[in-house]
Amino acid sequence: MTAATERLLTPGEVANLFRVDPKTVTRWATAGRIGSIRTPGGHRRFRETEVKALLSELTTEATEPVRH
Amino acid sequence: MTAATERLLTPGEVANLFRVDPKTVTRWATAGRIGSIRTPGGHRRFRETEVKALLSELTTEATEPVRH
DNA sequence: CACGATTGGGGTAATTTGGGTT
DNA sequence: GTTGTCCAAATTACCCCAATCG
Repeated sequence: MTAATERLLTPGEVANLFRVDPKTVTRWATAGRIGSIRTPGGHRRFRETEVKALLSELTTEATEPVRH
Repeated sequence: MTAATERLLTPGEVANLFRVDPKTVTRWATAGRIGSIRTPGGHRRFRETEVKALLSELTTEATEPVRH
């Protein structure tokens, strides 16, 4: 029985990942910067893969070594 | 194409799809927000097609490109 | 300093959750 | 695990507005 779809995250969980207020995550969804899924009750859920992709997409690693 | 046996989902499976508590799914059924089928034993089952349709109806894709 | 965009706080209403019980 | 109900607490939604950032 695999009703497999995709793991979803709550607004609060996404907010913790970005270290932001849940309200801000809601704004991202409203602005179309991130896809969202509404529950029949009106709450939002976010795809984990999309969130993590967004995270790494916006991540920049250091390119220069530290000078001592 | 008439599906002789439509695939049915348990409350727990529907709950996983929406990232919600099984109790909440039951409330949706009671509130008429989602159709349900009763087994002779009194348990609920949900049409997979209806659930998936509901899922895609409530899904919004990201429209704005990510700013780098 | 001014500007636009983003963010977060406040307040209220709705939804969701989890415990305890049958 | 699921049903049904009650109830308290946490989370979220949605509004406006001030503070902050680049």
